[in-house]
Amino acid sequence: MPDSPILVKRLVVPKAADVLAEHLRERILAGALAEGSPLPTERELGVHSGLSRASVREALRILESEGLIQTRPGRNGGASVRQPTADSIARSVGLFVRGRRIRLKSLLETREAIEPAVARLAALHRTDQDVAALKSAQARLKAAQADRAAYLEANVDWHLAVANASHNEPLIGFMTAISTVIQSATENPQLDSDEVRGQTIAAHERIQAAILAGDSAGAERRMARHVRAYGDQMRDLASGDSELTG
Amino acid sequence: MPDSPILVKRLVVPKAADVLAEHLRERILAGALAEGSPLPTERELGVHSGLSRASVREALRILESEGLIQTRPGRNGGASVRQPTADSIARSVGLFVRGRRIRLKSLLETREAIEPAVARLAALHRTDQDVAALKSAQARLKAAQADRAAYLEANVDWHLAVANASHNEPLIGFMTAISTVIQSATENPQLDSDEVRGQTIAAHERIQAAILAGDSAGAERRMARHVRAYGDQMRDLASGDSELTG
DNA sequence: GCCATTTATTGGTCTGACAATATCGTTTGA
DNA sequence: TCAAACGATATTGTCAGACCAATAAATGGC
Repeated sequence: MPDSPILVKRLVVPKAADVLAEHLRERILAGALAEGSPLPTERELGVHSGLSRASVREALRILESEGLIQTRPGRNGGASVRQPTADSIARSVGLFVRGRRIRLKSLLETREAIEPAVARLAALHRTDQDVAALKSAQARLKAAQADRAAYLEANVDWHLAVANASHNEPLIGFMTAISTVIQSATENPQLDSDEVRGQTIAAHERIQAAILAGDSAGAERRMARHVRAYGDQMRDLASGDSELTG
Repeated sequence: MPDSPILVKRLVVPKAADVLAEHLRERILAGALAEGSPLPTERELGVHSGLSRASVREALRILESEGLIQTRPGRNGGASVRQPTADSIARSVGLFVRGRRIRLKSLLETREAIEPAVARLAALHRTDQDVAALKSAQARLKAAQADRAAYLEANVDWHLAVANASHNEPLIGFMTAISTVIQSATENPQLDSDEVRGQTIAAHERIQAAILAGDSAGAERRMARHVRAYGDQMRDLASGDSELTG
């Protein structure tokens, strides 16, 4: 048989687990499987797909790490469908930030780029529920001035309440991601003196008032000022160079 | 033995694969394993960890789907370390968008919220290389007006070139994510008539000039106008309701 | 020295088994 | 009658071992 110079291009051989994962992923994302509905058992999947249980399990691990399924052991256990949440984005951004050694400086810049627009949308789209969540977080912030951990948590909650009030799901995901990471970076106790806390609470009040009033321009401007001021203080103290430790 | 009312809380039993994945993940993210460096073979990992090869493989599948390793078959194959990229974020955002049925309307809103700030940072931080990439994409955009696929690709490339010029990695990740998704949603041929294409090219020219000149305020303003105008056109045509099909 | 062939190493897959866990059904006792 | 205890059962979790497939390294002939 005379051999032609090139018969086929470099061909990829997909792994069995990847093929099955891809198949199930499409079915889940297409909505063919409703949230919470159970997948067949591992053995059934194996029989139907013609793969071994080991390969089926590898496929399920992939989908699980993508946040598309959840598995429970025991009778009536098995994999059930989950739709991805903002937390899935936050997790992947978290890996990105740690793996690439993103500087705190960059994250503050990211927040300064995004959050004013988020506040603007929050002023336009907030509901009564959103307002209640904002007020609750702000109240906890005020109450927790003594307790460092509770303070930081309430602070993140307030910022996420603003994000939620925007009713823009991708933005909620992005803000969840960077707020969580920035907060975990704020381990330096210098970074929240009583003075800073007072300023933060006052700034929140002003922003919140604008959101309540539906004043989108005001909310955007005040949020821009708030996150810029906060960033400036961190940049002064952390000398801009600090890296987020693993 | 007298039984106290509660001895232990509901305790979670971590899976072997999760524990191993967690361990390796920490080592990778902490930088103990440099990019490209090989992990031990599956069999070695099994011996050292005391787990079976099946469990080791499940752990590796998890890390692989997180973008932290890559595996190759054959002699001298095996898993090697990868640091996550913007694409990892894009993938997880893609799942989020499809799974949660995010409307095109929301994605346009997200872009309108983020990209002006990205353009502002690009004007502040662009390098000569960034400028060259911008010009190249814009040239391809002009040249490809006849070829629909090439046009859309060049368009995304230009927007990503702007994002890259910001030199803010999280923003690059976010923009990669939403640009890709929005482009794939732009299947409706109505959405890029010759007129729209002309307007797009002209807008890019203006934005690019501002970025070149280091005019951050101008770049931000012009980008805001561009993405808003583009969004308005899509909203008109798509009647705001369209969902990104799986 | 170069090229074809063989060999070794490594991931990819399968099979079958047993352990751990959670639910269901039944029995038993008050 | 009801509820608590207990055993049966379904399902994931884990393991051990084998063989296949792909790839790179070692070998040998010219």
